[in-house]
Amino acid sequence: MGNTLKPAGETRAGDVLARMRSDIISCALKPGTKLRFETLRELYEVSFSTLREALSRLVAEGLVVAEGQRGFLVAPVSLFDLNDLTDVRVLVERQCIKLAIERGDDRWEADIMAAFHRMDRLQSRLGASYYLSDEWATLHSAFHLSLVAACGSPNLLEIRQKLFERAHRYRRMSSQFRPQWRAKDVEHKMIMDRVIARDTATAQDLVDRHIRETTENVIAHASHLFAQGGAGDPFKRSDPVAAE
Amino acid sequence: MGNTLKPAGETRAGDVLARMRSDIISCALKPGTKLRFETLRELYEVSFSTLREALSRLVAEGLVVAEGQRGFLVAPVSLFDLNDLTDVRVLVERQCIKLAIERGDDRWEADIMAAFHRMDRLQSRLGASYYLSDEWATLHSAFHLSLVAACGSPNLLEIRQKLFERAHRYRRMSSQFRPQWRAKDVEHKMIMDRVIARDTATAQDLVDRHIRETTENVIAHASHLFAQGGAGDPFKRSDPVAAE
DNA sequence: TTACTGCCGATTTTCGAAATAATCAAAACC
DNA sequence: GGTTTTGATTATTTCGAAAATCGGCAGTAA
Repeated sequence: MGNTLKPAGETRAGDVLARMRSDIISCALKPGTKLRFETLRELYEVSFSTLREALSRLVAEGLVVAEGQRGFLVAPVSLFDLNDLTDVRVLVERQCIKLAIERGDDRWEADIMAAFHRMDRLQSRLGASYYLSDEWATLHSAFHLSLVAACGSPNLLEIRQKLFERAHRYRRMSSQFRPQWRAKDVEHKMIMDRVIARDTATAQDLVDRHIRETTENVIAHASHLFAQGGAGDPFKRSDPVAAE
Repeated sequence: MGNTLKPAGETRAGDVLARMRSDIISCALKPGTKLRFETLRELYEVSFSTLREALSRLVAEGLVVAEGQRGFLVAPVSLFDLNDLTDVRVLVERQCIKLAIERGDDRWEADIMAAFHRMDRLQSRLGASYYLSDEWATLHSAFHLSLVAACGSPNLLEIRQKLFERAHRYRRMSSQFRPQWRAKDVEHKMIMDRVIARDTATAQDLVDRHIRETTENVIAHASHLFAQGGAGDPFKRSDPVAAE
C-alpha cells in the first residue's frame, strides 16, 4: 500500500513520555520530586490530559510513582532498590542468555556482531568520554538486547527491558563522577565471544559480573546521592551515562 | 489522628480500572476485541480521559495492548503466550520461593498458615464448586502471595503479581469447562508444608509442577478458544475461576 | 495544652467539546 | 480490470474549564 514511511507519526503523549523519561533518567527531574501538573504543563507545553497519559505510562515503567489522589512523584532512588534491582536483573539476564544460546541461529549471531561493531565504532569516534553521549547509550542498549534477542520469550524480554531502563538511571548518576569505565569495553567483547561460542555458563557468569560490578561502582561513587529515608537529594543537572 | 478509615477513598479511574480488569479476566471483554471509546464510555459511564487513564494502566499490566494511534485492544490469548507466560512464571516463582525460605521469619510462617486456613475454610463453606467464586480467587491469590511475601524483593514481587494476574485469565478460560481441580487442594497443603519446613528444592519443584499442570489443563480443555493468528474467538460470558 | 471540627486556598481529577488522524468506499485514472 | 486518488465518515487524541479532593489553619471545646 501507499504506507511507505511514518517516522514522524508520533503522538504528542508519546513525545512527552519520551522527554520525561529522558529527564528522569538524566536526573534533570530529581528522584523524589513532586510532579505538579501546572509546572509540568508549562515545562512540556501540553495539557493536563496528555500529561496524565504520560505519567500513567511512566508509573508502569517504575520511573514515577502515583500517590493515591495526591499526585505523582519521581520514583525515589535508594541503596535498597538498587541492590534489589540488580539481583532481579541478574536472574532475568541469566535466563535470557541461556535461552538465547539454546535457540539463537546464524542471523542472531550476525546481529550481535553488527550491534557490537556499531557501538565500537561510535566509541572510537567519540573518544575517551564516549559514555557521556546519548547516542552511545542507545547503541549500548541495543548491543545488550541483541545478545538475548533470540531467547524467544517476549514476556521475559519486556521485563528485561524495563529493568534495564530503571538501572540506566542509576548508572547515569555515577558516570558523572568517575569516568573510568574502560574495562567495560573489554568485557563487552568477552561477553560477545562467549555467547557466540555458545558457552552458556561462562557467558552467564560474565554478564552477572558485568552487572554487579557496575552496581558496585555506582554504590562506591554515587550512593551519597541516595535518599536514606525516601526523599530525594539535590542533584546537579547533567546528561552523562555510565557504561555497563 | 482522626484518619480512621478510608475504604471508600477510591478514584473513579481506579474503580473503572478494577471493573475493566475484572471484565477482561472473566472474558466478558473477549480477547482480541477492539475497545472503542464511545462503547466503553456508555458501558462504564465515565468520560474519555478517565477511560484513557484506565486503559493506559491496563496496558502496563499486559491485559490491553495499544495500537499506536489506532486505539486499544483486549490483549489476545494464544498458545504461544500461555506457554511463554508459564515459563517466566516458573522462573520468577522459583526464585521467590528460594528467597522467602532463606529470609522468612516466624511471622511469615504464621501468615502462610493463616492464609491457607482462610482459603481452606471458604472452600468447605462453598462446597464442590468453590473455584467458581471471585471471593475464593482472592483468597487463593493471597495464599500464593503469602508463600513468597518474605522474599524481600519488592521488584520481584511486583513482577510476580502481574504475571499471576495474566495467568488468571487463562485459568478462568478453562475452569468453565472442567471443574475437576480437586488435586489442587492437596497440592496447596503440600507446598505449604515444604515451604514451612524450609525444604527449598522440593518446595520449588512442587510449585513448578503446580503451575505447569494448570497450564497443561488449560491447553487440554480450552486451547480451542485461542486465536491461532491473533484475533479472538467468541467466548461465553462467565465468571468462574480455576484453581492453581 | 490537646483534640476535634469546619472552612479556605492549592492541587488533582474528571468532563465533554474541538482538533487530529485513520478508515472505508466510490470515483477517477492508468 | 486493477490501481490509485479523493472525500465522507468514524474513531482517537488533545484541550482547558469545571468539579472534587487534599492539607493546613483558625476557632471551639474539653
